[in-house]
Amino acid sequence: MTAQNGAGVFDEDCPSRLVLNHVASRWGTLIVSALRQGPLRFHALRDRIGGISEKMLSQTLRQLVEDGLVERTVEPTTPPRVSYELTPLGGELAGHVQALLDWITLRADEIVAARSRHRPG
Amino acid sequence: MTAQNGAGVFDEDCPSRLVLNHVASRWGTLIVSALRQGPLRFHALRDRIGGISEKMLSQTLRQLVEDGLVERTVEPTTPPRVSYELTPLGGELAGHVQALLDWITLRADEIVAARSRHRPG
DNA sequence: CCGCATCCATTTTGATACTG
DNA sequence: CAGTATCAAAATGGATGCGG
Repeated sequence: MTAQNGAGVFDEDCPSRLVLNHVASRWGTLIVSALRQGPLRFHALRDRIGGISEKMLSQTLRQLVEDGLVERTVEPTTPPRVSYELTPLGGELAGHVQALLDWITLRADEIVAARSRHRPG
Repeated sequence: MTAQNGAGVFDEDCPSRLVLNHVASRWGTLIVSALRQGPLRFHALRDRIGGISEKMLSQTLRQLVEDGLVERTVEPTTPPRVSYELTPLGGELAGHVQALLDWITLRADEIVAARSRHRPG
């Protein structure tokens, strides 16, 4: 059964809603997807995700870490190397996120064509 | 192949990024999911999606309509009935979105437990 | 009443500089 | 390098107004 009742994410106060807001946020999906192939360091992530600010990267990562979807690792070198990696739970999530992103990538042209039909010009 | 190069959604200027920002927005996933079972009128949608404002519902719906993912139908009665429905393209998308939402609903408790481990208290 | 558009207060996001 | 502090810009929500 596919969560079609009033509960779950449709309920403003349900905890799942919090998770949704972290994951299906402007940057959440991109970060999760970027980490699919393995750990990445802070600046590597920033460079991979076009347009993200350091502030939002930092903030979104912190949320994902709190949610147990991403793990933060610090190697005590100088300068310290901090890398981020999906947890097993995050890995599950990443599969679904990637499917969504792949579909969007696949259909982007078609959708853009639809846009030009709905917008004047 | 699963879109792992620098192109697509990771490129700030790629059209797919626009679509992602509409779909993976705070309300986009919920609207798409809510419409999965059939057409809904404006207020029905608002009531279904806890916490959404009429303004954001209206705005997000307009984006999804522009993207060709949702169709807007006006019955010329008094008062007019305006209903929203997924297009075939939107239906494809909804499948992926629903998978994501279902996973989040399923794992919400586990994730909340993880949060309490990462946050003081 | 229904489906929005508009105005304004609050929240979120972004650019840039700065620190350990 | 890996962030945080700060301030400006943009997104958001609530209230309200309005034509049908």
